Amino acid sequence: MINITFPDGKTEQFESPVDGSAVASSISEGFARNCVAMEVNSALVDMSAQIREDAKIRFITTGDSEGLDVLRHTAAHVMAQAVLRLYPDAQPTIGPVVADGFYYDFDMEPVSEEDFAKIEAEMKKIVKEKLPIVREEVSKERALEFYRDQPYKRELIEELEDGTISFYTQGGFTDLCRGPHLPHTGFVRAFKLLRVSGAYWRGDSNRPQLQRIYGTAFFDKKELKKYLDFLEEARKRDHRKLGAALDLFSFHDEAPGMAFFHPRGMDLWNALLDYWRKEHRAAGYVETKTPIILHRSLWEQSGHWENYRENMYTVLIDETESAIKPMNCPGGMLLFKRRRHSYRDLPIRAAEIGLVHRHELSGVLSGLFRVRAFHQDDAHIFMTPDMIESEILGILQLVRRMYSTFGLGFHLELSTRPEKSIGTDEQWENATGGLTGALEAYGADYLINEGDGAFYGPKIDIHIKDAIGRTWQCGTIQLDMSLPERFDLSYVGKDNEKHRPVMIHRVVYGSIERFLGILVEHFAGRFPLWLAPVQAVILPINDSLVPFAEEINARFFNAGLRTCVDDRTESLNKKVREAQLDKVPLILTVGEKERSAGTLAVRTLDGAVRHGVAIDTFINAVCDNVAARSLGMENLMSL
RNA sequence: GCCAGCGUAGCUCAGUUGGCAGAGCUACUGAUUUGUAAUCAGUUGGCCGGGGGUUCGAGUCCCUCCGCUGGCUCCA
Repeated sequence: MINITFPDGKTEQFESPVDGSAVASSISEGFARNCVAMEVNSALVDMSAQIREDAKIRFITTGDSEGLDVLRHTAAHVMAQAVLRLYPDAQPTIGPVVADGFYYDFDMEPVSEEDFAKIEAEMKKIVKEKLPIVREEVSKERALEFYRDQPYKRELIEELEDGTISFYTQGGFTDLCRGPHLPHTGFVRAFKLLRVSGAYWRGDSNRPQLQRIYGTAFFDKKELKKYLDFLEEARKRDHRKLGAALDLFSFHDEAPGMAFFHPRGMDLWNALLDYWRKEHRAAGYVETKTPIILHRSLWEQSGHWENYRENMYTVLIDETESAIKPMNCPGGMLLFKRRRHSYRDLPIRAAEIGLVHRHELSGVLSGLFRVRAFHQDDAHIFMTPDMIESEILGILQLVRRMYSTFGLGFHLELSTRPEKSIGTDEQWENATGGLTGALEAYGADYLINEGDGAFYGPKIDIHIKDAIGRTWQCGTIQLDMSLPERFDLSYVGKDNEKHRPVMIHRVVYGSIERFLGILVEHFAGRFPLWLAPVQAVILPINDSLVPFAEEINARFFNAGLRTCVDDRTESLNKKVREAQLDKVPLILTVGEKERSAGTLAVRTLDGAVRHGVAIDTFINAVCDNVAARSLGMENLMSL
C-alpha cells in the first residue's frame, strides 16, 4: 500500500502501483474527465504515469494554466500528425508551446495559409478519432535507430542523456517528446492555425530554413473565440492603419523605415514632448542637443566602431570618415568633458531628444515600432557612486508619474551581470546593489533576469501594459561602467583629487516614434483631449453661421486650444460622420439656437449630444481638462 | 539579410482560360443651406511598384530589382 497526499493535505491509500487516472477516478468520475496531467512530487507527468511509492499529487485540470500548455503541446503533435498525413515527405523537427499557442517546424516544401483549411480538416479528423496518447521510455540507441533517416531528430537525441528519452505515440504518429501530454487527442477541440513563416533550424541563419506553422488551442471554443476577437481588436488598432486614417504620419519607398510626420502627427508629437519637458524640468534635468554626424575617432573611442559597426551608417566628409550616430552617449561624453566638474555639480542630469539612425535588417522594419531613424528621450546622469540609489529611485518615480498620465500600467525587470563583462566584482556589486536598493525603496515587485545585463553594467527595464493587455518595453535605466573609463571622465572631490563619476543612460518613452505608435494602439486613435491633434471641430449648421463658428474658433485658439471649423457646404450628417471617423473628441454644432443663446451643442465620440452648453464655461472646462492632462472628460460631462 | 504572401487611381478594392483598365470614396464643377454617422448630378484622375523577357497581343505567364505584410528568441 502507498500513501498519496493531495494539496489540501488529505491522504488516501492505494494499491501499488496505481496510475493517475485511477486516483482521479477515486475522487469522482466527473473530476477525472477534466484531468489532463498531474504533478507528482512537483514533476509534471501524464495521467497514465504509474505511482509506485508514497507521493504528493496535484491534478492539473482543463482550468489550470499548466493544463493549457499541455493541451497546446498536444495540439502541436496533432498538427504534426496531420501535416505528415498530408505531406509524407515532411520531416518534423521541434514543436514547442509559446506564449499564445504553439508552433511546429518542419523541413518540407513551402506551405501557405491557403493550405490551412486542409491541415485543419485533417486535425479535426485526428481529434475525432480520440487517439490514445501513449508514452514510452526508450534507449538512446533505439531512439537513434527509429530516427535513422531524420537528421534533425537525431541531432536532438544526440544531446540527450540515455535513460531520459521518451516517445509519445498517437495512432500511427510517434514523436520524440518530453511530455506530458493529454490522455487522448479528443481534448483538442478548439484550435486554429494562425500563420506560417520560415524559421532557421535552431535559430541559426547558417542552417537550413524550415517551415514554421503557428497555431493556438483552448479547451473551450468560447476561449478560442475570445482570443481570435482579441487578435481582431489588435488588428483594428494597428497604428499603421490608424496613422494613415487619422493623417498622422506616413512611410515612403524613398526612405524605408523612416517616418514622415504630418501636421496632425506633429501636434501629437509636440504635446508628448511639451509634457516630457515639463516633467523633466521639474525633476532637475537640463536639456542638451548633440550633432548626428561625428568623426570615426569618437566611435572608436566609445567602442561602437568595434561593437556596433554593422548597424551604423557612415559618410565621407572632406575625406574624413564619420558615422551618423546610432546612440547619443558619445556626444554626451564630449559635453561632460568640456570643462572640469566639482563634486558639488553632481548629479548632472543631461537630457537630449536625440535623433539616432540604426541600420536594421530590411525584413524587421515595422511601422513606427521598428524603424531605422528615431528620436530617443535620452538622458545621461553623472554622479558619485553613493548617489546611485537615490538617482535610480528618482527615475523610477518620474517613470511612474509619466506612464500613469497615459493610463499605462507597468512592471520592472532587473538584469544582472552577464558572463562576458567588464569591470571588477566590487564595481558590479556596488552598481547592482544601488539598483536593487532603489527598487526596494521604490517598493514595487520586480523580476530578475540573471545574467541579462549589458556587458558594461546592470539595468532596469520598464515594461508597460496597454489597454488591451499587451506589454511593451519602453523605459530602461542602464548603468554604464565602460564609457566613463573610455572617455576618462572625472570630477574633483572634496579631497581635491580626481574621481571617476558613475554614469547612467535612461529613457522614459524610449523611442518617441514607437511610443507614439503604442499610444495610437493603446487609445485606439481616441486620444485624450490634451493629446488629440484636433481637440474640437466646430460645425456651422449652414453658411450664414460660418462667421459665428469662426468667432468661437478664435476664442478656442486664443485659449491655446487646437480647433477648426468645418465650413464646407455639406450636410450636417456628413460633417458629423467625418468628424467621428477622424476621432475628434469634441464635435461642436452651432445653429440659430446656439447663436442667440451663446451656447454650443457638444457631441462626444460615444454619440451623446449635450445641448445648451455655455461657451465660456465650456472653453474654461476644456482648458482645465487639457492642463490637467486628464484621461477622460468627466469635468466636461457635468456642465 | 533569409522564407512565404502581397503591390491596379490619393484611399478601399474588382479585373474570367493572356484579347480595348473598372467601381465606390476623395478631389474638382454645379445644384442643394442642411439640427447630429454619407444630398444629388457631372468632371477629372492610371507607366497596373521599376526594369527585362515570352507572345500577334501581358494588369494577367517567366526573370530581376524595389517596397509592404507575417515570421526567423521561446528549444525533443
